[in-house]
Amino acid sequence: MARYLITSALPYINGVKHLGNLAGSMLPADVHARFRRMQGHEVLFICATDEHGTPAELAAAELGVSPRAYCDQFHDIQRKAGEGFGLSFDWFGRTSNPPNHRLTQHLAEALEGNRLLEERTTRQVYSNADKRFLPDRYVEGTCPFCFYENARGDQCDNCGALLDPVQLKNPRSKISGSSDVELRDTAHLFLLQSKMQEQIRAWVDRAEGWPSLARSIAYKWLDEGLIDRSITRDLAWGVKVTKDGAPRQGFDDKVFYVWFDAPIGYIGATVEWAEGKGGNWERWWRTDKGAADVTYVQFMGKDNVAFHTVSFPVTIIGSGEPWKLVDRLKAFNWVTWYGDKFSTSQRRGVFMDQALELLPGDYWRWYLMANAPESSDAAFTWEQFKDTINADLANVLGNFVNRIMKFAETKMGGVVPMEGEPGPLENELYEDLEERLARISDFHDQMEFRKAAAETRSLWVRGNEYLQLAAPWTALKTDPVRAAMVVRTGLNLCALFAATAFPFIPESAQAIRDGLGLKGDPAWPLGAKLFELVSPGAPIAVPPVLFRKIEDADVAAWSERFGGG
RNA sequence: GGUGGCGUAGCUCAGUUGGUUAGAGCGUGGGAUUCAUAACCCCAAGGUCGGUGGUUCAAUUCCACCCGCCACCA
Repeated sequence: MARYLITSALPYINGVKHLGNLAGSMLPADVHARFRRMQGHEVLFICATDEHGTPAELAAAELGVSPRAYCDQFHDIQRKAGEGFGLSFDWFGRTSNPPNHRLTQHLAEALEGNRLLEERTTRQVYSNADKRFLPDRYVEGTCPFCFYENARGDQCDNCGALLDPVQLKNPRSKISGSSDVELRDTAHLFLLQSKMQEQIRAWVDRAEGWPSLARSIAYKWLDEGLIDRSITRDLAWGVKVTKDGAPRQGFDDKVFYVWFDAPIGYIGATVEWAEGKGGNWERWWRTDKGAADVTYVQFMGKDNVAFHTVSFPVTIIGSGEPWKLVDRLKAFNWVTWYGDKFSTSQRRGVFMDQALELLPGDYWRWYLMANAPESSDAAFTWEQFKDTINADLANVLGNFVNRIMKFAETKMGGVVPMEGEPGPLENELYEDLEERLARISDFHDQMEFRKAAAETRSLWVRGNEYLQLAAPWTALKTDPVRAAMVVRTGLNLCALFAATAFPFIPESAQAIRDGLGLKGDPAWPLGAKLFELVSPGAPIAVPPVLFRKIEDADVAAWSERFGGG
């Protein structure tokens, strides 16, 4: 038995997440966590909302509520959406909660103690009307290169030039629209990443269990040279800047940059878990306090790889303290909407809460994992969604369970038949199943989700094939003992299918197990027990149809409502 | 603009450390069956592996350039 610490990239608080966010980190992390638990390993699965930063502050202001109230509301919405999809977090925390504040301040002070933090004065755009410094993206003005009038402070959308806000002509605040702005000196804390260059490179050199993509991204940043960057911002909403445990002089109106405190939220949420459930968080995060044998697995979108392989490691390695570092890492591309990006404003795409209004979480879970954006962006289309659900879930899995269980109910007295011994057909099936299970296990172990799903489906197909060859409906007329054997085998297959389905579609798997009278959570099936999953003589109850088919009319209605098509 | 990724059957994707007939699922066509959600099972058709050039006895697989799409650029 091993120990796995699993984290999903933290969803930002700003609104409900869409299916791409779900598919790119939270869902695969959940599938993996469930698989590891089934294997009997000790798993701690942690996630949280990432709540600080300018977008949250501005979104709250637009609604006329405090950032705290805004975050309270959306944390709750996101937590409920996650529950609706069966995400089995051991804790779903918040970066705005006290543990993360304490840890962020602690790590910053540790970095300062190691001479890795430095105060520097920079010139930034200050808005007199808004009485605040403006982040790059909230300064607009005329591009100095192409004279486009609505260039943003970080980049000109017209000519693509990368800009510094001080370069803009006629700068104005995007918040108030006021052009009463000026340049002011302001102090910020810089993290001296350049000093950590060699240590980080040595760590990356030693890292195993990363995909080549993650490695090359990390090396690219290292080859270009890590540069010192500001880790504070002129905002009110965030983690206050301290020195020696007291407010830091001159930083009253500043907080840590969201990208500094967000990944620390992985640890902060684990502390929340420990406080809430009485666990020991240091046993998972401090290698001097029991975490040395933990395998830490991170899930994230591709855009986050650099932060997880370089930026965050700078923070925790630079602290000089024995924190647990990532061991294995899985990155995803995006799910796209008919090949384009998801877009709220254009009413394009499906968001987590809306998806659950249409169909139960399992339908989405299966589709998103069977078509996971692993090697490149993956397009979501209603047509493909319909085909995948109907073929894989309704026809192959759902119908198998239904056909054999109904047969057992009507022809075998509603119990697991006791008679008969395995014949050549069963022996062949048995060998085949063992091989397939090993392959599925291997794909889960490698976190190859598409392949794991495809192989799982193929296992279900094998069950239908067996039933077709064994034909209990024929055997019933000529050899009832043989028919009993086949039905018992079929019911064992149901239990096996429920187990293999469990990481992907836990609710449906549970429904199958309930029908078979199986208690508790399923364990990952092992060869010797394949045909002993259900007890001869045990009563069974046919579950309601597991998956309804998606009709053309559904596709038409959903396309109308959500766009696409 | 720079860097990286991708471009393989109608659709979604595997694969090829260069080597006889390039694979899967869906969709399509045919067959078989009737236990089941008109489901399942079997068979078949279908691809000059983005384009051009190069290296090689041999390239879809290596190299160069080009085209298209995507991501990142602190």
